[in-house]
Amino acid sequence: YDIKSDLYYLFEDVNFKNYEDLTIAEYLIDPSRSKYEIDKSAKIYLNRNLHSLEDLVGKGKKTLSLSDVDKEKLGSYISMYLSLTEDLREKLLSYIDERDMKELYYDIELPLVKVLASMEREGIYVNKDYLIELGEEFQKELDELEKEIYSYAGYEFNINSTKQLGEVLFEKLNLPVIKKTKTGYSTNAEVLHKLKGSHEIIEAILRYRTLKKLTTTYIDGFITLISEEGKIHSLFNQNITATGRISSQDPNLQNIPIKTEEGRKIRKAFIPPENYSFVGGDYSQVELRVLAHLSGDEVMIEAFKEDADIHTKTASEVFHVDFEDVTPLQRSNAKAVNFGIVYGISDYGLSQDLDISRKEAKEYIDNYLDTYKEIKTYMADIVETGKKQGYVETIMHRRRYIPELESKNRNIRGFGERVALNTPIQGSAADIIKIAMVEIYQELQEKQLRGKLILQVHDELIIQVEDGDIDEVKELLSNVMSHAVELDLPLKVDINSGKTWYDAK
DNA sequence: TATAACAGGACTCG
DNA sequence: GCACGAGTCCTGTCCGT
Repeated sequence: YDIKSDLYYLFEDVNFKNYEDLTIAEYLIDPSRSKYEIDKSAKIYLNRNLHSLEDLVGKGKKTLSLSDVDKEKLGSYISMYLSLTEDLREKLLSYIDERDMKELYYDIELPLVKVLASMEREGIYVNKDYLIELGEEFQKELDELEKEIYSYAGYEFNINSTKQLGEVLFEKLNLPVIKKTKTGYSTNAEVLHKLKGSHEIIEAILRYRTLKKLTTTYIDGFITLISEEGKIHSLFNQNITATGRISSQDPNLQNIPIKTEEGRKIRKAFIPPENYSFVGGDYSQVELRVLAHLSGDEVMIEAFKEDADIHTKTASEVFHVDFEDVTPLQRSNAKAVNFGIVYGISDYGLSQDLDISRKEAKEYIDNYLDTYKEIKTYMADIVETGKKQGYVETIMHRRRYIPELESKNRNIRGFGERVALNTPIQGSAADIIKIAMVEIYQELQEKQLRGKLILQVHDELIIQVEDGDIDEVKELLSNVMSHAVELDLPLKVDINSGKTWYDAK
């Protein structure tokens, strides 16, 4: 149970070859559970009751140390625990076999435990002085914005409170209410952008929010997590997401800013040790490629084989114009539809994203599905499959149950339908990069290269490598990632390197 | 009355 | 009424000590 936390401390001293982790097995059997604890699992899979450890040691202030627990009681607890674990193992492995998940479990997920433990243990160096300096820059502007906002409002209030901000905007300043939340006025970025022209306070608030987020989450938040060695050791969770992706926490290194130049500067704080560099590889359009493969859509497969810009290509097909004549607006609309398709598109969702009418959105979608006819068929088929089986699968037989498909509530059912479409796409992409991670880890060891995998960001891997081995690692990473699996179309990988995470773009 | 736990809303990423 | 998948920060409220 949760062997990664043990490997984390031990694997330098012990050569772990055979290990098992039932939390992983349980995750594969049902990835939608919120946590995997042995007493719960005993009930679910064996219909047996194991008293939780809490019953033995109590909780809160009165928690006993194990050495103070009655020896007789402790002994019987441990023996029950062990026999139950063995029975549970047998049961879970039979499910894994029945569901054709042996390869996924033994060749991907279990080896990956060690890879993630190694990433967590290695951590990543952070340039604290740089972060502090950047923080001071942001704070200076925040102080000015704060004063500016108070002067527009006419009084001081807590800008971070949506409740108070709502009162200022919609009661004091009488700005038009665009949208409401369950509890009051909506003041999110989408709403604020629509209010931009109506009062100077709006731009100040948008700017304040951006800088506040950068400061609290990515500067102050990180500084407190830096170890004595000057590193940050994030946790990589392997049994959280419903689709098979990994997640990262404390801190989350999978959502470091990149979309604005200002935020992107945070990435300059992440650095390798001396004489080392970062080598990064990222999959280009991996989810759309997976969709092309799963649906077998020849038009889309052909587009990827030509290696044309997929959004421009889509725009030219959907709007019936020559590739060269696609306008930036057409491309950006086509891009939104491509994204939407992967999420399990709805005319409402697309209309919100593009800020167009529902009717227009529907026309875009209809044109799209006329172009990519097999995608249309695939969308209908996968929902049907989900309904019939109760679950959908990825290319490596990762499974997600979708009880929402049976709901009498239209909204819930609609959600289930989008999940049925999105999960095989997002989940198969997760399968692919996990295979690449396991292979990279093994190859770096076998070839005795001075490189270590340190980050994964869903479609991107970052390796920390001694400068002398950069070229070899680039070559290796590119090959391993592009050939992790063989689809009906090529996987494209972009490789970069640099002396900070910012530069390894 | 002070504090902890949790939900909601806002923001970040792929 | 909402796009799919996550995590963190802040506020405001609820609840037990």
